[in-house]
Amino acid sequence: MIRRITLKEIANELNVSISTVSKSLKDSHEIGIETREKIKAFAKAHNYRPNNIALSLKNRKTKTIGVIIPEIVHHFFSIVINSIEKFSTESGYNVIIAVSNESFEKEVLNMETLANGHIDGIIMSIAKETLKKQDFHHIKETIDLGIPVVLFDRVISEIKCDKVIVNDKQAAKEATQVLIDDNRENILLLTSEDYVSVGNLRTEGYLEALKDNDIEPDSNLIIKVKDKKGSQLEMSYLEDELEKVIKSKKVDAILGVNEIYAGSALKVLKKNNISVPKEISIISFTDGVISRYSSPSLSTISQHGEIMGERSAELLINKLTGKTSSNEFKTEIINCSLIKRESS
Amino acid sequence: MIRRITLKEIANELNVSISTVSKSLKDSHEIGIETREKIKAFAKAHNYRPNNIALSLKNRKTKTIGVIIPEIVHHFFSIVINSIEKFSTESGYNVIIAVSNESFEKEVLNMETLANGHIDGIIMSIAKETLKKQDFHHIKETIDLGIPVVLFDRVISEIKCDKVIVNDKQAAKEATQVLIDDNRENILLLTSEDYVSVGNLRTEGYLEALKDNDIEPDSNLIIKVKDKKGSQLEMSYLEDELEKVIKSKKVDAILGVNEIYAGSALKVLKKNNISVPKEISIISFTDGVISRYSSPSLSTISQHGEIMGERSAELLINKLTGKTSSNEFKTEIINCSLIKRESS
DNA sequence: ATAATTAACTATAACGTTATAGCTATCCAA
DNA sequence: TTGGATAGCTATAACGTTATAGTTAATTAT
Repeated sequence: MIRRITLKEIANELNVSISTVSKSLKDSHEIGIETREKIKAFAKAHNYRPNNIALSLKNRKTKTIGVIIPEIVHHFFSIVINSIEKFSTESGYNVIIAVSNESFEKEVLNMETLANGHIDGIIMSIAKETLKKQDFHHIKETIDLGIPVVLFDRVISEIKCDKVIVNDKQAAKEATQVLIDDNRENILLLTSEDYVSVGNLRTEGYLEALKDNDIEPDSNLIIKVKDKKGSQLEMSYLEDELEKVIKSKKVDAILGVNEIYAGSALKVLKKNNISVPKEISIISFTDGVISRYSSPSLSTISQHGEIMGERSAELLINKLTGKTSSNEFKTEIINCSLIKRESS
Repeated sequence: MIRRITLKEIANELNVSISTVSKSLKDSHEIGIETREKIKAFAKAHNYRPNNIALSLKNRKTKTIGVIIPEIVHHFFSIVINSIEKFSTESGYNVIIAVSNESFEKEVLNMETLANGHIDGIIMSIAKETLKKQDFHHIKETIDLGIPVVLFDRVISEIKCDKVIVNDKQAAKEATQVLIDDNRENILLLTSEDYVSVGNLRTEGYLEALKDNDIEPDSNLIIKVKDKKGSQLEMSYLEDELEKVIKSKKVDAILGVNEIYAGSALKVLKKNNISVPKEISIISFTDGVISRYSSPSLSTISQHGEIMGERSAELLINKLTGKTSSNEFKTEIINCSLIKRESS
């Protein structure tokens, strides 16, 4: 085991001062060319690497970005992280991951740890429980400490910071319109509970499209999936409710706010021998792996996770490097796009 | 914006020395109870938090674990990360993520960055390109620096460190036997190229099962999927090859080394109106979201990513905390289990 | 010849901690 | 009444850097 060599050790070995070594390695003209070269050669031979922690302490920046997400085993979030990681690395930043697991408490804890620690800024998407509680003190405190925060996807207007969102409402409206244009007027909506900001926006878009086409919304055709911890229960709730509805009501299309919901719906329809898209056509949000490999494959609304991640990282890094002022905030809106597959 | 208060500032405010403040906050009996309480109250009121970077510098440990994985948008790896994150957080460690994207160069770069920086140890799964090149100098150098490394899933015997693997060969053998017991003897294997350690082991298991049952292996029934960067090409290669084989040869079962391969196979079979599992039954590795939501759902071999992540984190943290000696290495083997669904 | 300039280095402080050793009253024992 | 113990505090060094402000000795200008 070879411990990493320090400036001090090099200085001692070569009988010069630490300053001389430091300056030589920075190729400072204050140091004579001969000494400089000798020191550089020695450092190279001993594979000298500056100690980044010492640098972090000195410079008061860590070149690390913290990311807090509700879940990691999730197509959309993993795409976003991947993209954040990619962009950040290119700009010389590391990425540290924290998972809130949709829990308020864990999110607060994560923020605390990150904010005391090794990060310069935070990119996050808010946990469902936090949205429900409407308690955002931890985020505000972090911002007050001068740590820039960028919110993506699940955001709240109450917090002043950079944000990256998707035109959820518009996309849901357009998708609904596509279904209506296909002469389907009994459109069932599979959505999440009201406090989830994006689910809510998508519901609004759905309702607006109906209204524009003078279709009376039917509350029986809106299933708000209760989320229990442990998705098994969540899905069986969805399946039971859906089965009830399709047995009692005419349904000729389904709009799902995510692909898990749509995938589960597909199972229910198959079990009941309803053909997709002939009898019921489906469009869902989240362009993930389920949509591509299910059969029929699902038409989905892509939220362009890569772009979201990239923009979030860009906004944050611009703040960190002082490219943008620390008290002006932008909200970037990414346009969704509908990817047509077999289910519609 | 409120900057975080430091010991020095508290000391100045209360007209005591920095040492007194430090000791008071640690509740040292060297300091009189009155002073101590006063200081603690002041610190609390000003929301004092120790600067972790200063601590890292002092203690020469960062309480952070680096994880290098080939991909993040990948069910298995995201499960493992999730589990590493969970276990590490519980033990007071942060997790920093780096993605090699299956590239050797990026993996080396990632290692360099992590090893110079803010981490105490590394958990990694080796990139395909690295396996192909057989160049592991970066891993060895990191270990030589006294940074403990734990390898999981894709490992190599050449490196001396803790490892966590799955009994790939045995699992593939057993799955093959299940198919044979179902009177299917023309089993097609969808595997990766030889240099991928796990693919190779699974192929071996498949061949061994055939041998045990006196079935002559047929090289036409083994498709080694060429991986191109950009999985689109990779999949179309698989689909073309598979289509050729099923048209020219009798095939009554398929064993896939991962669920993407199996999912793609399912598409090909559907396109050719071959019923699953009646005409061809399928078993695949990787118990992910495709397997559950495809139809028919896929029987899969679960590699228990959560357990892998947990064990990896545990092994690493034991090294970091000195619970296990730094020159004795363990290889933990996780048993796969076959999850039977509709495809077999 | 002497002051001013410059080249080539070094010392010091600082980033925020903590551990070790050191200091100064006060108190008790002999 | 003096020396040792103790309580309660402080000074210092160290972790590994870098920036600022010195310090020499040699060189140049006048």
